Amino acid sequence: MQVVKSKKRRLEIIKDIITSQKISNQSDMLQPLHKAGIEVTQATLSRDLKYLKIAKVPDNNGNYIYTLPKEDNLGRTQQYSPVLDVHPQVGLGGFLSIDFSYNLAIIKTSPGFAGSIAYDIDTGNSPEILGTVAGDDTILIVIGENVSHKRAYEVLAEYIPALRSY
Amino acid sequence: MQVVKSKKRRLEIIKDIITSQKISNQSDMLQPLHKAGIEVTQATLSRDLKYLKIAKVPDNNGNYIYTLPKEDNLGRTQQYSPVLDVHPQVGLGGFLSIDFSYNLAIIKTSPGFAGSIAYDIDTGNSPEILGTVAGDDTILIVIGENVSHKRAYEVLAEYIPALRSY
DNA sequence: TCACAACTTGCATAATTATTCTATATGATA
DNA sequence: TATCATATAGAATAATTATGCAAGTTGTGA
Repeated sequence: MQVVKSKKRRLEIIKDIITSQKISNQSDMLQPLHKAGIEVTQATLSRDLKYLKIAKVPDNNGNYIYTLPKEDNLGRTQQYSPVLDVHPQVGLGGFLSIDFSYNLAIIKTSPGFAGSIAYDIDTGNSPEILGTVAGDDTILIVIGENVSHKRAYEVLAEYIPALRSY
Repeated sequence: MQVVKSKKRRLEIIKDIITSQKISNQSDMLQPLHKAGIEVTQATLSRDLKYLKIAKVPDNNGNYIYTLPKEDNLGRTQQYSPVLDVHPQVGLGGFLSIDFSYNLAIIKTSPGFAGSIAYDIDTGNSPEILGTVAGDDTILIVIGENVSHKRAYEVLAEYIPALRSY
């Protein structure tokens, strides 16, 4: 999907710009983006900033500066959860299937695997995933209101290797 | 020093309002200020917010909320924690955070606390709350059909003291 | 393939926020 | 008290940001 790909890249670049220089309004951010080969309008940038939860904060010098939320800077070095050698069912880590329904996702696993997968998802603290409840072979996942199924899938794929090969 | 005195008071009240309710734009803040006996224009409020370093931050529900800077802003670039439905803070009783998604709420707790909190909610028999499912550190709450998030929050606050301070 | 749903984005503009300009007031100092 | 520097805040407006709408795209399923 071409569009999404470039959007992902754009969001990454926006985060880079935010963290590496002092941007005090959205127009000023269009220039660095242009240098990075990205052409968007202020409207799109406004939406991106909202999506990334980037805020315009008064600084100590009487100006305003856009800053990332705390979590994105600190934690969140997307580490993939190690699953493979711990369990049988090599290659899938117990994962069997995933389905979405509105703001819910249901993951089916081999018996006994739900808890550990749910744990990985929970400890990832992804803002898109509000939380999980796990039984023995089923995980109920509650997704945030403005998160698409596709986005939720991408996030979950960070924690479930089997999803990445789909 | 009449003017300064009332300004100081106003700034305190603004901080109170910011921490106790969800304000998403400056106009909306003029009403609570009025109730507190303070009459100012949006222009002055804008200056006050800048002075207090209060920022308008995108939250998890597709809205914007004004928030105070984190306490540790004693120096450099300030970081804002993203606005959850409620900030996880030094919550007592094991409570960590709450988020809403349509007819569901997810409460995160310290490990082992989910059950007891869920028990309190369940035994409260509030008609707005249909039921809960609790794991070890997560509670899934199903909310009735015509119950707003705000209303649900109020009801839950009856059982979760930590919610009442927001 | 076709129809339909979901996503993305620009344009235009609405909505919101910041600031300039001005007036008034306060505090300090001689 | 007179004078000056500083502070405060409203009105108007500039500047900035958010969003409704429409168009184009992509994904999905019959």
